[in-house]
Amino acid sequence: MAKIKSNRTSTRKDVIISKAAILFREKGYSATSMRDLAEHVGVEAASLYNHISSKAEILQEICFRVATNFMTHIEEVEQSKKSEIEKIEAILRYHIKMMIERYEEVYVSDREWKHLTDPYLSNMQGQRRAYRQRIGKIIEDGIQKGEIKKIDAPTAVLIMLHAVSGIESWHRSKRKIEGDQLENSMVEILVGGLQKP
Amino acid sequence: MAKIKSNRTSTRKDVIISKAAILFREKGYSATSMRDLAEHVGVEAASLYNHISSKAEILQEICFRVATNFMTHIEEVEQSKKSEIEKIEAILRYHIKMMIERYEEVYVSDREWKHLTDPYLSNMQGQRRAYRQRIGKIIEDGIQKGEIKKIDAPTAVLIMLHAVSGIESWHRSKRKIEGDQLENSMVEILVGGLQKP
DNA sequence: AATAAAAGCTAACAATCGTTAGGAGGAAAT
DNA sequence: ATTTCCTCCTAACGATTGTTAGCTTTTATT
Repeated sequence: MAKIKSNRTSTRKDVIISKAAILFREKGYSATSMRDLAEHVGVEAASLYNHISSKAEILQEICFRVATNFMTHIEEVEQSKKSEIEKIEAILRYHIKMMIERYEEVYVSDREWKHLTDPYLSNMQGQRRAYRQRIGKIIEDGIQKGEIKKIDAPTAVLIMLHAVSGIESWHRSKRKIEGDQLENSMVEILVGGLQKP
Repeated sequence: MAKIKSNRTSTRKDVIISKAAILFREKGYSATSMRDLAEHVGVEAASLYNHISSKAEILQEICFRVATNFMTHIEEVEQSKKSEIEKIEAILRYHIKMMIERYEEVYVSDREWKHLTDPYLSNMQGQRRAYRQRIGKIIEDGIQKGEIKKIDAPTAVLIMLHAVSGIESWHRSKRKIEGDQLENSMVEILVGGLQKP
């Protein structure tokens, strides 16, 4: 018998979920089988069901944990006394940090949420839309205050959020560049643009 | 009996592939079944195999058609007499146009290529890496000529390419903004940045 | 009108899927 | 020492997966 390792800080369920996040990222939710997951956890497939109620529940946990994190953070930023461009930069930096430090979950949450089923699917769609609109609002405020160029705010949001998900390639290639450096480069390019002034 | 419609320009195989692209985008490659696809084509699942040899082949066709398109285009751009920043802009505009006009294929090619199997998987990984490096080279040339800011070129490539895939949300939301406008906004933001000079 | 080729059908295959039932072994609580 | 709970196991279920075989029907060619 091979029990799932459990320290004080992480329950057996947490172990399953974090292993699942790795597999979901590598192969996608649908292409990952419960027997696959079980093997990586070191247990038979049926044993997983002592800790989770379904495969769908695992995806739900991953997606909503991440979504809650971002929602909490954007609220803090909104209530801070930063300028609008600083708020955008703070949000950007948070996304990059999350993508670097909690790569698996964040990536899965971003790419696999479509496989949620309905009460959760609608909820997630709503949260994502709301999140984008809140960033859009900050950008529009920034434009009105003259801090930010007169650009199409929803397009800017879309670029910001998707640019960050490119960190995936960074994770794969493991170039010499450090995480902090990556963060600064990304912020510089997105905030400052490519062209020399 | 319901035969697959075929005009002069598109074979039955093409019809299957383009329907498959729609489904692969909506639900992902793994979550799309051959019976699913058959239903949307208007035929029984087994009948598909008179036109294609496997599910995998469909994904291969989609991915390599798109990859070839981008490869051909970047070669044209490289050999043109544009400045480096203009080359980057041309590549960017091509990506945006492709993402708008041939959404399904391009999106699937970008997100589902991981499900290719091995001679094709390695080939695609190689092509993607080569493509990124060629863009990176243009950026580095641009930096050396003083046209482009001193930024980390691979990071800039990563941002460019992933920003474009954000057009997905544009497709879904169908905002009032037109394709041309979207293209211009994206180029302006990526080339010029958010911040007011 | 006869024939060949193309494209459809039904039925079925082996494999794999998520999940459940029922029981065994070990740890914690009594 | 006995009971209770937790975790794991084996075995199996019904459903679905991609695909093949064999036959029929439609379309194209002669």
